[in-house]
Amino acid sequence: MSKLLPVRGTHDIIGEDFRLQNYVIKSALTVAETFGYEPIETPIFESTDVYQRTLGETSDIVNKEMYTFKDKGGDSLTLRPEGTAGIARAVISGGLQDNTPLKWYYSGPMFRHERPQKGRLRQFHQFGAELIGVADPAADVEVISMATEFLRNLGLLSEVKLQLNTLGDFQSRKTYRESLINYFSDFKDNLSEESQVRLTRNPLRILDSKDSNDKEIVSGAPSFHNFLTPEADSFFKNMCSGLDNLGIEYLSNPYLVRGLDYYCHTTFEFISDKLGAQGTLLAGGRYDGLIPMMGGQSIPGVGWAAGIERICMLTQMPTEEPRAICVIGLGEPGEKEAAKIALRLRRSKFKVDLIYKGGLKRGLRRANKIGAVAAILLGENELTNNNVTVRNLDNGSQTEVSLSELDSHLAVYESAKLVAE
RNA sequence: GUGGCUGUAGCUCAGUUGGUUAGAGCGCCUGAUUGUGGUUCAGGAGGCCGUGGGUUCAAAUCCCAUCAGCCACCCCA
Repeated sequence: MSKLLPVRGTHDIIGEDFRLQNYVIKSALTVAETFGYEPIETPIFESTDVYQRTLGETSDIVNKEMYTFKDKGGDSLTLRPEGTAGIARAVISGGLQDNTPLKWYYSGPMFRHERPQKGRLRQFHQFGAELIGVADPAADVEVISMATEFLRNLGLLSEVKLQLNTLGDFQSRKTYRESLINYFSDFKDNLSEESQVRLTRNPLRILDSKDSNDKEIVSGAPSFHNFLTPEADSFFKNMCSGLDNLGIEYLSNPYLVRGLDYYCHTTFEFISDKLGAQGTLLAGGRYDGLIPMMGGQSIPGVGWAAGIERICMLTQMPTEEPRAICVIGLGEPGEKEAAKIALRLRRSKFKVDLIYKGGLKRGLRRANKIGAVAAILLGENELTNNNVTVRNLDNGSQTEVSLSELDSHLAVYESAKLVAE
């Protein structure tokens, strides 16, 4: 029982788990590159107000989930809880507002002080894409198309459903909000405790309540559809027909509400039912108000973020790791020679595990344990003859070959080579 | 922040209505093999029973607190 544990909600990612995570991230950025997007990395912490002002005073992220601290200069800083706000800040900081459209992708850790559960950590990883400066629904379509290709390449498209909604423009949302408050106020005493709080804070939230009684009340609530301005309505219709044009399947869910204040018009989530309560793998939407809210010019944007850990839970690695060749030297002269041979094989892209000390038995045991294909043995006998012994660990056969013939002899172990990138 | 379940060896877990030296499997180490792994056999190490308090002649077992893990609510990727 070790007393030294990782901080709550964080964990170490080791070996195969880490490879899988790298694989998922790599396939995401490959897709993003094929869409012509550029990589960007913003700092892991920002001034607190970057998040405070933009994510919404009523959002849980701002209210209770931010890792905020004062640095030695007394400035209030916050570990980033999401990626979009930092990127909007970068647009303004870099004076990039005249360079639109900006097409960016990013990946890295995010931090939220939440109670951990399945699919939810305090430090987790996201990959995201943003398309900034295009007001046309074609931008929404492109970004959703990229997300679809990403999930398709991982073999997850059949595992998820794309849900879609519109939050309309500012005007639509304002009138709808008022009518919701009106409607729900009549049922106030029947609503769940949580929804009563939502009624004053964020009435749209009541729409996706999980409470069964709430759901019944919600079913009679006014539909957002009737409150959309003609502009917002046609924006949504255009976007849907853009998705149809690309053969992207989706489900319209009028109760899909995003948590962050900066969203407008399109919102979407790719949801799996195999991950317990936290089934959203990837989610995003349009945030036309964000950059002006931060004091920049009025530039629209649309994007999404994917939860790497959640996606990893559903993803299989398509290829197996190459099996190593173990190089075992006996005695000091043998070890020196072994180090040289290991380097030589590594330069030929073999995956090589060099064994230190401990004799032949221990060396072979280690070779077996790591699942090596072969072992190369170097003792006194081999050294005096300028040879090495190559032992096949699957069938136990071994032959002594001269150093000059080693490469051709190892040709049968091609599978131990790492594939060039 | 709220609730439910769970904390016993490195790992997965047994442990009877409270009763003497707390067990198994896997893993680890040593030997059978002084230069041959994976199989087999023989032996060995490893536990403040999450932590602190309480009840009792006696606590891994009952009670309280606390910490941690998991799952759910909330919320979100």
